[in-house]
Amino acid sequence: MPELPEVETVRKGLEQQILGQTITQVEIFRERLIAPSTPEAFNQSLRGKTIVDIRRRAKYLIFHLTPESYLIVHLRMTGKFIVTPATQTRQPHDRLWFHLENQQLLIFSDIRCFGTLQVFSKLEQWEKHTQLGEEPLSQNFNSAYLKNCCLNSKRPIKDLLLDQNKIAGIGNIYASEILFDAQIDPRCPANQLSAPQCKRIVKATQKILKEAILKNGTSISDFRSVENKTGEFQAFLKVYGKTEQPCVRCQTPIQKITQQQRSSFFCPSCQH
DNA sequence: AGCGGAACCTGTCGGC
DNA sequence: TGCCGACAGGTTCCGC
Repeated sequence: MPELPEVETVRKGLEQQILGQTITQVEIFRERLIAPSTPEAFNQSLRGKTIVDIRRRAKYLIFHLTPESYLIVHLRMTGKFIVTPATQTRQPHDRLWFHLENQQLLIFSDIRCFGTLQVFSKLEQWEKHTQLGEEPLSQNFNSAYLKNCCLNSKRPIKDLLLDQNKIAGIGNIYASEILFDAQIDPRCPANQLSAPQCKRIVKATQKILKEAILKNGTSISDFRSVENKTGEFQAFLKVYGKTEQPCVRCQTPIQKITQQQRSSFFCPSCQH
């Protein structure tokens, strides 16, 4: 489900609703999501802690707590956060309930149970064992950096854009949209890209992700913000899911192919 | 290095 | 109507 713009949308929603709140108790209905921790240890590490900051790194949410610790959450495909009054009855996909001091409930709901939640006492502990590439909206992600990533790689550029160790935060929808905007064939081997092409990809990445954040993300099926609203960026998608629809640039039907076991959409005529 | 395949889960949709 | 396979915004591991 969520790529960088969706996670950022969730982050902003959480920031508005639960910043400054203290966790009084955690109920865990699906232990796998907190593995390798246990319900006892997880609860112990969060009870009595106050949420002082909520950040995003790539597709991860980082809850900064005091006394010092960090709750790191990845929503994977279908994870979502919901804030409700504590009187809420349990819903089928609720996997964790964080009881808050102000009688509200922070619910982690996840249909497919791929999401992960972990607590670290030091942020460096997490950073050390998670090798993440550059943030695509940071200054470090520029054409020189991308060109360097591409230099010795024959992988299709679409794969490389999805490689979180190189560029952290782009997912399957935005990879297709970015390459369409940059007019690059998703199958193009990375090491065949010219400097101007790399530059176009960087520009397109910044443009598409920023625009998607402004529109609160994309809701193809079930993405919802913390406020339970859908994103609006799906109205602006130009190729993702548009098989056989005419290209907005040249009218050629959009084509769907499979790369790395995932769907890619592109215009076979104006992406080279 | 890079590919294909499978696994982790659950739900939905289209075809027969 | 009902069953069955394909597919879904992500990541990781395994074998070749």
